[in-house]
Amino acid sequence: MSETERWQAAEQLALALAEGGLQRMPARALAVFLFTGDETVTMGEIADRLGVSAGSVSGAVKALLSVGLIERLPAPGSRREHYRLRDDAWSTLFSAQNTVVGVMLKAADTGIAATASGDPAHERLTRMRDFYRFLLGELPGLLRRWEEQHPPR
Amino acid sequence: MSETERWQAAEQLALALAEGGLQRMPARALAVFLFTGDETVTMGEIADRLGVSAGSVSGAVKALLSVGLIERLPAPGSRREHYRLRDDAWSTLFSAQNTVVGVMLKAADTGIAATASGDPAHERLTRMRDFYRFLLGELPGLLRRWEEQHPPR
DNA sequence: CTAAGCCTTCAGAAATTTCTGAAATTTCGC
DNA sequence: GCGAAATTTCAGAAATTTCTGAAGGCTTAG
Repeated sequence: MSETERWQAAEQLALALAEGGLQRMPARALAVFLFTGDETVTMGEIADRLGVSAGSVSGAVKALLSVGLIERLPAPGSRREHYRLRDDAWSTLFSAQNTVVGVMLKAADTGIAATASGDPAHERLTRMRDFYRFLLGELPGLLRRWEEQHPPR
Repeated sequence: MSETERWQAAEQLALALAEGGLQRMPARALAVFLFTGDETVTMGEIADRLGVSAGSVSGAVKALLSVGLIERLPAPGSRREHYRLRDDAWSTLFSAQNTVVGVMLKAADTGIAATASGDPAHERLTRMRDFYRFLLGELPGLLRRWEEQHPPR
């Protein structure tokens, strides 16, 4: 279990995160937050680890903050800002990815309004709407069950 | 409810689909499959509707076929191939988007194997694995409930 | 108050993705 | 079989996304 192996696994995870919709640099940064042996991380450490510019890290951290995957810690008297992965990061990420569900539902409604009943398109769009309506109804319960089974520490 | 409105709604939906991970051209093509007033569509009709090259349509249709969102119909004596949206397109699309869940789970396991217990990273990765394990367990039941409520015609 | 270090911003470079156009291939009616 | 029409393929063009590097602003220690 070498350090090399550890960071290979980290980069591999970054690729999976990128598949899942995150942009490349935020994904790689998130992997650092996961795999670091420290409790918190600074921007400088991320830049060193990934071998990328400070500007890239700034943008990536900003993106991760905005979706609630990481949090800035009350500064412990240091000049550098410290960040860490949030406990609820995974359910947050899952929810963010399902924001699309709401958009799809709305798009379906618009389409239904723009077609006459009897038009094949009207039926297709109705079926689509029903599916996303169903999903939107199920997802909150899903996340609630998760939190019940695994309460934050 | 003009034709213009209808196809504006279609392009709007294509954007939502692109947000959801589909590539631009397959997304636009899928919107045509949804919004067309006919039961089936040919590649030529898609190309005309979208004003794009036959090559682009060929690639897009191939992509939609490979993920199971549309199907080729037994040729009704025409020279052109006819395609249509599949009944189970939406649950298929949802499943495809959740393929990532399995990849994430595997990545987490790799990371756990590459870190020692006691290492903060080990704990984070374990929590991550638990979440995706939970999701992977819940998704099949979710789709089963959908199919029970809305059996294919 | 000053200086040093950290972070942000943004214009431009680089890399990647996406689309087209035309040639090659396949298919189907005749 | 033959020929016309449709489809596939793929190299290169175009567009988009992503990263860097440097300048400027902000914060904190002294």
